[in-house]
Amino acid sequence: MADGTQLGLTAVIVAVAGGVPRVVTVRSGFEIPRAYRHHAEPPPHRDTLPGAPFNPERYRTLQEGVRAVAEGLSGLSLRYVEQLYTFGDRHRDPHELFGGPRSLVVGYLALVREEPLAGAAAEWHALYDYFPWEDWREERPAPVDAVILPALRAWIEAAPDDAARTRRLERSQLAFAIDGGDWDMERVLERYELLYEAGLVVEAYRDHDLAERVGLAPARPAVIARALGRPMARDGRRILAAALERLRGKLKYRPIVFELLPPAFTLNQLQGVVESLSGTRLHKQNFRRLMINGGLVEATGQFESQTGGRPAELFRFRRQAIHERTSTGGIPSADA
Amino acid sequence: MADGTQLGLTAVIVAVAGGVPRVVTVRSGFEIPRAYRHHAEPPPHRDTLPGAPFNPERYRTLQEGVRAVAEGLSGLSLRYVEQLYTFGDRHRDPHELFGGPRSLVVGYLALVREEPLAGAAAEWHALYDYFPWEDWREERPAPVDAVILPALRAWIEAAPDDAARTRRLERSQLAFAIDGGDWDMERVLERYELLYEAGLVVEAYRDHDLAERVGLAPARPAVIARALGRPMARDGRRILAAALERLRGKLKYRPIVFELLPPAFTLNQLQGVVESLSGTRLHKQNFRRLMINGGLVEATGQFESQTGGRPAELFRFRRQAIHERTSTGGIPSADA
DNA sequence: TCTATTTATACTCCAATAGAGCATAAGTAG
DNA sequence: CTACTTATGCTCTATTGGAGTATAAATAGA
Repeated sequence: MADGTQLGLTAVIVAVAGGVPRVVTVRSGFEIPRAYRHHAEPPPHRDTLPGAPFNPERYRTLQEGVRAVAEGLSGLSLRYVEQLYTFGDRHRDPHELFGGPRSLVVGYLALVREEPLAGAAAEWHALYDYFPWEDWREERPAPVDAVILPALRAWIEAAPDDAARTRRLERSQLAFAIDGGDWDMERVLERYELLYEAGLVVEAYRDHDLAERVGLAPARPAVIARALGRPMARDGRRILAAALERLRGKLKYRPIVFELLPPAFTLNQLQGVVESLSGTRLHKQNFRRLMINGGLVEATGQFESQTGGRPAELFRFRRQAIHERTSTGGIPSADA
Repeated sequence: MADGTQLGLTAVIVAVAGGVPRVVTVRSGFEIPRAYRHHAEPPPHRDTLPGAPFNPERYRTLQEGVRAVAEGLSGLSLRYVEQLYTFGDRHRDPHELFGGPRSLVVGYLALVREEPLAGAAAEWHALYDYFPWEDWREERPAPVDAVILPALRAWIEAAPDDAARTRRLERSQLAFAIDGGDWDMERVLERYELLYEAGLVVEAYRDHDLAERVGLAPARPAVIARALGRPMARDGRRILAAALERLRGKLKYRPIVFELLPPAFTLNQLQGVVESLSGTRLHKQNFRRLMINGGLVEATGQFESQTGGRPAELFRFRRQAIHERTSTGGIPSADA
C-alpha cells in the first residue's frame, strides 16, 4: 500500500477423508534477505498456507481474489468460501522482521471434497498435527495434562503483577479449563493465542528470536517451556486456529458439513465428518434422530454395503433445509 | 498500499439509551474531486461512520488503530471492541469511483455506555433509522409488506434467466421470508445486500449513477424501486448491517449486553437493551428466570423506585458467569 | 451351517429447558 | 380508597436433549 503495508490473502482449505481433517499447505518461498543472513538461519519449518498479495486491478472482490489464488495453488475447486478475520499484528511475521513491509493478511476458510492435489508444491497435512490438544475424540489429549496445564500455571505465577496474574488466570480458565470447569471445544483461537503468549509454541520463540537478532524490541517474553504441535511459517497457525474455531462454531447452526461430503453419504460418514471437525464423539442414535427429524437429510433409497456390518442407507442433503428455521444444522452433545 | 489500494479502519460505535439503540456518525469530509465536479453534485447524504486510514507505523495492531481513531473522533471510551469484517468490493465507494485508490475497510464493532458526544462533528443517530425493516418490537414493520416484498417479487421476476431467478427467490426466502417461512432476526447483512442488489436502497443508485457518470461499467442494475431507510456515506450502511448482525448473533451466547449498561441496572432495563438490539419483544418472566437462574446477574440489595410501579431491585453482572459453561448469555424466545 | 462380531436402525425413558400464563406484591396518581 | 403500573414468584406443559435398550442385517471364521 501507499503507506508501506502489504495486503495478503490467505486460504485455509479444509477437507475430511477417513475421519482425518486435513489442510492444504504449500512450500514456503521465504528466504531471509541477504543482508540478514549472518543474523539467522532460515526458519526450519516451512508449512505455509496458500496465499498471495491481493491484486486490486484484477479482482472485483477480495473473495474472487482468494478463490483465484487458492484454486491456482492447489488445483482444487473450492465449494465454500468464507472470510475469517484480518490479521495485522506487528512482529508476528518474519518477512516484516527482516525489513519487509508491514503485512496485513485477510484469512479465508474454504471447504472442499478431498482430492489428490494437482499443484506441484501443495500437500495435505493432518489438521490436528498443528493442534494436538484439540482432538478429544479418543481421549483427553495427553499434552494437556503433561505439558499445557503445568506450563500455564508457571506462566500465571510468573506474571509481573497481581492484575496481570488475575488476567492470565482468567484467560487460562476460559481457554483451558484450568482448575476444573468445562473445556469449550470452540475456543480454538483463544487457546492458540494463550499458548503463543505463554511460550508454548515455536512461533513465539521464532518471532521473539528474530526480532532480537535484527535489533528490534522483543514482542514477547523469551521463555520457552516446550514447543507443542507442528509449526507453520509466518502467522499460519493463528489463521488456522481461527478457521477451526469458525468451523466448530458454524457446524452447530449452519449445514456446512455437506460441502465436505459427496452428494450421497451414509449417516455414519456424516457423523464422522462432524466428529472429526468438532473433535468430540457424538451419540450415534441421537445424531441420527437430529438429522432426520430436523429435515436436514433425506433418504435416497440406495444402500452402501461396505460398512463392515449391516448396510447403511445413503442420504442426501435436503437443500430446502436451509429455509426451515427449525433445523439446527447441527451437532448433538458430546458422548463418552 | 504499494499496489494502489488504501486500508481504512471504521468503527460502528453502538450505545442504547431509553430503548433506542444509537450509532455514532461524523460529518463526511468527502468532496468530489475538482476534475469531476461537472459530472456530479456531492452526494446529499453525509452520515459517515468514524474511521481513518490505518497508520502502520504508529499502531502495533489494527485494534489499537481503530480504538485510537474512534475514541479520538467521538471522545468516548470504548468498552468493547471486536473486528467484524473486511470489505473490499470495487465500485461501492464514491472515492474510488472518482479516481481515488481502491479502498479496503476493516470494520469494527464497539460498544459504549451512551454519553453526550465531545467530538465537534460527531453525533448519535438512531440505528433503526437506517434499517426500518429490522425493528419488530411493536409490530411487523410497515415497509416490509408495503414496499419490500412486492419490489422483491418484481426483482425476482426480472431476473435474466431461470437460474438467476431461482437464486433470487431462494435468497429472498432466506432473508425476507417471502412466501411464508420465518423471519430470521439475525440475517441483517443478507437483507441489506439483497435490498442493495434489488435497488431498494439509495446507495445502490448512487454507486451505479456515479460509476456511469465517470464512464465506468455500472456495477448494478439502475432500476430503483424505492429508497428505504436513511442512507450513509460510502459503504457505511453495509458495515452497520454487519455490526447489527454480529450483535444479534452474539447476544444469544455471550454476555456482551452488559457493556452497554451501567454497573447496576434493573432487569427491566437489561431486558429493554436486549430487546432493542434484537428487535423483538421478550417474555418478561422467562427473561428474569433465565438471567437469575443462569447465574448471569446477581442482586445488589438496592432498589430503583423510578419505575412507575413497584420498585425494582438493582442487579449487577456476575463476571464469573463467563466461566460457567451453563450460562447461555442469553435471549429467550420472542413474545407477542 | 452356525456363531460371533460389527454396524445400522428403531424406539423408550427421563431430566432439563423453554414457552406461556396466573397470581401476588408494592409502588404511583387520582 | 381505587385504579393502574411495574415487579416478582410460581405453576403447568410441550418440547428437546442425553442416555440406554432392543432388533435388524450384513461379514468373517469355525
